[in-house]
Amino acid sequence: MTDSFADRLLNWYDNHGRHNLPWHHDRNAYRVWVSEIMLQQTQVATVIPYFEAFMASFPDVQALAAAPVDDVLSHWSGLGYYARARNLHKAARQVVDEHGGEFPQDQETLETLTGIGRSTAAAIIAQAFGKRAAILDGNVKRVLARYHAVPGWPGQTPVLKQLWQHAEQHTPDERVRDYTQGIMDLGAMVCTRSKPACESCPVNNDCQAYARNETKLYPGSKPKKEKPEKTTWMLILEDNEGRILLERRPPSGIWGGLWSLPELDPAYGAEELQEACETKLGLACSDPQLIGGFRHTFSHYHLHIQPAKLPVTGSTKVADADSQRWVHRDQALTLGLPAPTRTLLTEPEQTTLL
DNA sequence: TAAGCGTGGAA
DNA sequence: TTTCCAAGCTT
Repeated sequence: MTDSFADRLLNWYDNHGRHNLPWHHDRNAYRVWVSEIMLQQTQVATVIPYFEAFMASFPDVQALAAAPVDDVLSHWSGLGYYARARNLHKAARQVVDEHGGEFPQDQETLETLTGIGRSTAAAIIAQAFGKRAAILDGNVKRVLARYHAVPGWPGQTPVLKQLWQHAEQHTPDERVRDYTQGIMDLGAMVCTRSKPACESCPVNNDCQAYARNETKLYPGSKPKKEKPEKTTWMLILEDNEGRILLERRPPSGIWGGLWSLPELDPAYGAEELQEACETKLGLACSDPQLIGGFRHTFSHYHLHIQPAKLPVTGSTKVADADSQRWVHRDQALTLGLPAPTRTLLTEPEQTTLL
């Protein structure tokens, strides 16, 4: 017996789905893979320009594997979750070195590639190879949680397990590529987070949440937690040639592996900043000029960023190295920079940020 | 098992 | 202005 859910979904997809996204053209495993990684926790509209630029620079897995990781990170600048870029680069080398430049076509081997988990592996199998595999992204979770009235927050393991079971159950043997795209499109275009268009849904007839008029209850919401407040100094250290010091951040943690303005512990206080630059960075600076500040919110905490501009008076004891560079502003912007650093380097400084 | 990891759109 | 959360994965 065929699953009518899949049949109705496919029919809807043919008439209303998205058929012209950039990664739908010249479809191959590499392009599908890159798009899937970029789309993790990131909306389609945000990804499109990044995908186009990335493909222009790294047209195939060999080009990506051969590129310096800094080039990959600079293409990721502003996209967020930068571990995705480092993992992408590492996985490209895995494909070239361990798989002869060809993507594995089975779920288990795909998941050995860094950054590819269960859902991404399934998406590649379905979209690139047209073979049966069940995906479970945010869209599918929402559709299935409503359709089956699955209670609870999908972040909880038992809830997630149930959703995977439903996902497996509905995935058809034929037209998996279209089904996979279709159920994501349904979640993105009809079964939306707020105000779903249930009247135009192809499966509203037996949607449990719709029947109970309780779409709002599904999927269950994440338990909210208080976000801690943190504070940091971000230093604009400018030498007499108008160059700015950038530091490479540690490979793990926030903005891992990216270049950013140097940070100092807020415990130093504004009046101690000058001395801290001397002791911590070996730089002779004049009085710090505080240029406002702003709050940057992350998933798990709020960060108060206090920018301070300090003209460097003496010679720069910091040597050019892999971890520290003096660069002009426009040069800096070609490096991989996190959003706040980009903001501080592109906003006119008379602009009050706070 | 749960926390950590970014950014921007939407409400 | 604040909160939620989007084509999740790693540790």
